[in-house]
Amino acid sequence: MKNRLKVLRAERDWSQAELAGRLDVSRQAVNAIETGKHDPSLPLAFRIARLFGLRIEDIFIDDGDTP
Amino acid sequence: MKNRLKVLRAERDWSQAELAGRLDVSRQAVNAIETGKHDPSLPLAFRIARLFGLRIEDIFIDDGDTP
DNA sequence: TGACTATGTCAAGCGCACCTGACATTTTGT
DNA sequence: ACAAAATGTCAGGTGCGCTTGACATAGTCA
Repeated sequence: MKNRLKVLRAERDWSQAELAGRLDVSRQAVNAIETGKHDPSLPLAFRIARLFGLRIEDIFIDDGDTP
Repeated sequence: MKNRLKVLRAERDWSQAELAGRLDVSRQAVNAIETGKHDPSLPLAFRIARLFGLRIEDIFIDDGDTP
């Protein structure tokens, strides 16, 4: 599962800490998602999509590596 | 987080077991999601959306009870 | 009536999502 | 060059998503 978080964050010139604050999660959680260490929960994915005004499918790319 | 799984399943006349098979998860996992006991992971949400040919936002409704 | 299907639910266990706190490294700005 | 900010990462802990296996209940059908 890839994602465009880093780009969307850069477009707004936000730090990982600032994004974390807006999403109400820890900075480490944002970092782990950006660096592909784990996928967000569905509720967090909804918060992310709402924050950026996009659909979940426009931010997260299911690479289907879950056979 | 509410969802329309039960309706979508009924439209296709699938049992929970059959849906579980198509999603490659356990029947109990499908039941727990339908009955609101827990939310699916993001990868599973993608599989569900792809199976029904819909967007995640068209199946799962974020009621924002995660402040 | 008795077999079969569908649904709901419980228990125990595993792995991941997320947490706090801490530290090292890289980048930025004066 | 130096300080501050940003990023990456580790350790230890909590809770949830999902598993297998089992059982109870209700509905359908020969």
